[in-house]
Amino acid sequence: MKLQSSYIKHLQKSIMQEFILGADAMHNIMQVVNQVAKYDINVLITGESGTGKELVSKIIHLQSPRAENPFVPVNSGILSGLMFEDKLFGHEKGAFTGAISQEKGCFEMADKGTLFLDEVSDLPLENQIDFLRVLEDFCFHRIGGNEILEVDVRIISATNKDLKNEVKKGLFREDLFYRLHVVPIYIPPLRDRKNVIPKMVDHFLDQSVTNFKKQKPEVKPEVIDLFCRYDWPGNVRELKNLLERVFILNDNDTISVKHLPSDFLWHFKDPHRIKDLEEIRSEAEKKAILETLHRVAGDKEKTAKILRISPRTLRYKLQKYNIKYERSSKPPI
Amino acid sequence: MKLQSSYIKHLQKSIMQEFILGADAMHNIMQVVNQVAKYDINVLITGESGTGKELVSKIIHLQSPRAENPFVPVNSGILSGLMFEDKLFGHEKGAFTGAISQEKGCFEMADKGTLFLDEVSDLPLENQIDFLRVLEDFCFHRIGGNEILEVDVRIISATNKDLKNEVKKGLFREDLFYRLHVVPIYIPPLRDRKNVIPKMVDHFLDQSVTNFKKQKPEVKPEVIDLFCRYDWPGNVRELKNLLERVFILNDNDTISVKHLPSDFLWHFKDPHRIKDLEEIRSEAEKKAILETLHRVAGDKEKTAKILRISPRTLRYKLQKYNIKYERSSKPPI
DNA sequence: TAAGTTTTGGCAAGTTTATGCCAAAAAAGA
DNA sequence: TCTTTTTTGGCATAAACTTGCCAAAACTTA
Repeated sequence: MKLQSSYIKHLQKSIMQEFILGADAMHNIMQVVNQVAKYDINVLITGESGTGKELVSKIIHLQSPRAENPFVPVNSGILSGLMFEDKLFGHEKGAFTGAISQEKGCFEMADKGTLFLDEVSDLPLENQIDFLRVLEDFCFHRIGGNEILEVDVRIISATNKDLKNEVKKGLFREDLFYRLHVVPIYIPPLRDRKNVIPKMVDHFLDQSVTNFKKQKPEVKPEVIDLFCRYDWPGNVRELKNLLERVFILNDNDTISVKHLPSDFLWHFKDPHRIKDLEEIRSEAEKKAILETLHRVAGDKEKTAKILRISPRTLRYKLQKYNIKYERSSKPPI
Repeated sequence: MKLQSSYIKHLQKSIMQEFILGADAMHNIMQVVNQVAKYDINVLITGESGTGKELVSKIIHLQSPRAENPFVPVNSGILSGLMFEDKLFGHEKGAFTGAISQEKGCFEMADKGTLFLDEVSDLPLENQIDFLRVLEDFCFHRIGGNEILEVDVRIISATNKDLKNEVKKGLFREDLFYRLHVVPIYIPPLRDRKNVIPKMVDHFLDQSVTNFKKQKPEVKPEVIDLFCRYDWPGNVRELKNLLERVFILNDNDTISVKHLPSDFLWHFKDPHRIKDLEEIRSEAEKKAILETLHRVAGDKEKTAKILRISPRTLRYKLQKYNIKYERSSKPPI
């Protein structure tokens, strides 16, 4: 269960290399990380999907005294009820149908190490209580067991939501929030750190060269321009996936704009065409009307209600925009 | 090389089932397809990425007298120069370094069948000439060969661009265009056929149930609502991928909005909030005004000119939307 | 088929928008 | 600082929009 020192060093180097790409924007994050790693305090990482939350938690773990002990990730977003309990605490043989032998939960597996709880905001309230109880003294028993187990675990949790807001909305327990939110780390989305995109492109292409045994293509500046204009809802992960995709599918020694997938290029639809205000307004209205009509299977009364216009106005606009729509899911002509 | 009749029937049924989902909007496409299948004429399919162009070409093939013979797809978008030639015509042993044995090209493989040329608009001009020459009499020889080969092949080509426009821009040969564009079929993007989204969701979930051996979840209406509001740049393929992803990652017996990936939800900044028409219009106008002001560094005269409204109107709207903007690239307050 | 219900489109009137005009205020230039 | 130029906002008016009303048309039900 103890990891070799040289392997840990190698892991640290590899992970740091990827993360260090955002050095400028991430500089103070790295400082917090370095400080926080030394002490056994809980960390809450906030950031959009794909920003590298698990990566940060691994860095913290690998730089802590617990580095040689287990790092155990749990995605709480896909577990609920008994499944969550089972995952965390394990069970004894015969505890429930299917429990054919004793099984350790994550707490036990992470003993002396780090437990990484991803998507913690999605934890149902009942399970939050289970979790909170353990956080108080780190004592628990397996499902169907009597033996009290005590573990020594550092908790790093992560969320893509504003947890404070979830507390305000009553979706997350405030007491649990304060247990987890000892040190907060916020990872900004890629759209707020576009300066690192060239470096990341380079890095991920280098990775692809190693993984797929192909020559590294040169990336045209116009491609980087496009990348800098895009909002990257999927963050670093999306950039990485796109580059892999392009890398694999493209046999040229150059990546230019035309090599990018059309569903990516679609986001930059006809950038050179300027629309006047009337057109922009009409299109927005037309689109809103059509989408609402689709949603309510052509019911004009409902459409008008949703859009908060009178039925007579709707009829007027349907005529204005020459929208013909029949009831019962028929398409507009 | 000849396919069994029962296998073809099975293939037809399976493919038609998926395609028939858009029956209402696709009805006249199906009529064209049925007619065109009988005759050996070339077809040009136009549609965005992910709309099912290859699917349509397969349907045509499977409904044609060539059904039992090969259907050979080529993605011309990723080939150029000699590679394209080699792919199409094959080569003789020793034709070039690496040609260690004779190899048939796609024309030969598709003999008596159908050659499907995807992304034909991306074919470099030199390769267009090669291709055009063969289309004239379907005679060619392999690279490094003397033997004249004659094949009987039906050509179905596909593009996600307006090919006529590419001709106009000089990027595509007009003579080749007319060879390919005997019967045009246009497949509309999913955003123009949103009425079929509920049916498609159902269909793809059924598929996932079969593929992954999991129980079929119920989809909440709000999810369908969201799907109907999204523009689907990746078309049907994107919807399919998203549903698979949700299906695999989600263990609940229900798919609600919170189970959708955050990079998808990102497109709906406030998904539960329905906007009325006035709000939609205002936002569209405001956005357009601000973006134009940004572009011309705050010059109101230019902004008005670009948006084709009077300067007085612009002033009126700036006040209406409470936009304060100073000249010289300062941001709006 | 007849009766009841819902939808449609013409009409009118009140409200909102677009925009010319121009004097006053602000900005730019000498 | 003075003069010239540009911008701003009040005002008025024509055009466009919104929407209630209601009779006719279309649809649904028994």
